[in-house]
Amino acid sequence: MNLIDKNLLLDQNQEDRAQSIRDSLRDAIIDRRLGPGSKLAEAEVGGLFDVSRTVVRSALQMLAYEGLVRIERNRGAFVSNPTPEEARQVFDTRRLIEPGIVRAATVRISKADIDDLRDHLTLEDRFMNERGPAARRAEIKASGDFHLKIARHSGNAILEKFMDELVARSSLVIALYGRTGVSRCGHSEHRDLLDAMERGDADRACDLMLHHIDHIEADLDLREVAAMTLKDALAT
Amino acid sequence: MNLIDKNLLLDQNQEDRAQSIRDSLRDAIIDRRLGPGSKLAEAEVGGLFDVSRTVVRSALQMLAYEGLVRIERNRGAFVSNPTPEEARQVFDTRRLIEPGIVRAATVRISKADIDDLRDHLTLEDRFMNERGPAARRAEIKASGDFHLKIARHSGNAILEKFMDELVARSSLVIALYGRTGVSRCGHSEHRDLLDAMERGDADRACDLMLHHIDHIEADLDLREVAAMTLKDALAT
DNA sequence: TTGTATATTATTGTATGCAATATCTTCTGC
DNA sequence: GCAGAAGATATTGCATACAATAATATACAA
Repeated sequence: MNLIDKNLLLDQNQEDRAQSIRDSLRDAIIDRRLGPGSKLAEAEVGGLFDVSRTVVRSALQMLAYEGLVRIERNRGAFVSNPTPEEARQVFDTRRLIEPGIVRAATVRISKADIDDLRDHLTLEDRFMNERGPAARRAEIKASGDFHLKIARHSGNAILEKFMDELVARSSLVIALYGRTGVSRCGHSEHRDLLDAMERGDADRACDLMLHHIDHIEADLDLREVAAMTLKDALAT
Repeated sequence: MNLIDKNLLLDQNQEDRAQSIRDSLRDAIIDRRLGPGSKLAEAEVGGLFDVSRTVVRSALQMLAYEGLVRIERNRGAFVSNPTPEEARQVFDTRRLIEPGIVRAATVRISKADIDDLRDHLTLEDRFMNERGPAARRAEIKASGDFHLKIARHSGNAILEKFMDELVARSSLVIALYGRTGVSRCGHSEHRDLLDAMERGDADRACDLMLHHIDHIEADLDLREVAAMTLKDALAT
């Protein structure tokens, strides 16, 4: 378990260490370096980050609140293992929320922000063309970040927080049920979406977003419940 | 500060005390027994509930995560004091989410559940006809619970959690910016909404929900920013 | 060998102690 | 009388100690 970013910890000198541990763990989870079911023992994590269990506990509780970690009393914290049903709920919720976010962002976004998003797209392209698992992880991360950046332009901090949670849960779900890792059409869809936003065509942008979410979900295999629970049992 | 529900604490024997403290505090906040800006000192709360600061801290962190409490480093936890802008974001988000919830609930809800909601409406009526601040508090609480019950029938646990947070934040906002306390037309609107759901008329139910949210927000006075920050400064 | 009971170990839940920070009080100089 | 500084007090942040619970290993009997 080599998931520490000591720089990051020393950087923000003394400013809420629990939060930075939460961020590191979160990255590790959505990057799949920590797979679903992994145990997160307080002492072990504390040792890695060189803090007491108190602060680790705080970080784990945050992750539990956003659904990335499941805490069982007297047993400890584990990376969540969402069921297919929970997976569907994640995407149902995204279908409900993201069109509204895109609509708000389309109205408010500036030219400079559009350019920033275009830069992000080229980054996604780069990862897409690279080989290897590290590139795959980076690709998934960047894909999620695209959605988060749009949410950040919605001008609504609550929606932004909700999207943080939904994107993180999505990554977990994709890690579990993804077929190809990440949908190949995803990036062109991002580009089309951004084009529509730049034109100020909110209706079109909403439509594209809905289809995009459909495509992500369609790339999952949410059937075999039984096989999954078995795998779960063995994975512990 | 007499907000303890010892029964409730003893009831659930040993099963996560932090959570039950969070619930008690949350009720106290949305009931306005703890007004915006109130300080929640760890030692004081711990004394009231007869637990150590450790577990109080955990409860406060949960409340901070759902936005009911603001934690300032080395200063402590305070009941949130949402700005008018944040208030608008709460209702914008509800307008985005609740129609989807109502639509899902309309499809899934059973006759028995409809009856349960009707019982809830008579409860709301009773509080509405009573006098005094206690009845007012109960009225606001019951009004929020109506929305939560509908969310519980959406079949989507994530949306349910989001609504928990949004309803709690709404109560806080109404406490701060409400004119008449609770909108007088609210209850007939609840009834109309439920009627539409019973008929299976999802479109109509969504429409009613949107207007209902508009009415709640219209009953607020979200203008005077300056006056509010002054009051805030004095309230400390 | 397998199943059960018991003892051992490991891990979490909670309380408490100490250091760091903020807040309040008092005092001094103007 | 008031502003500002210095000290006293209170409160939080974090680490640690101990108790409670679960997990594991061992021993024994069928």
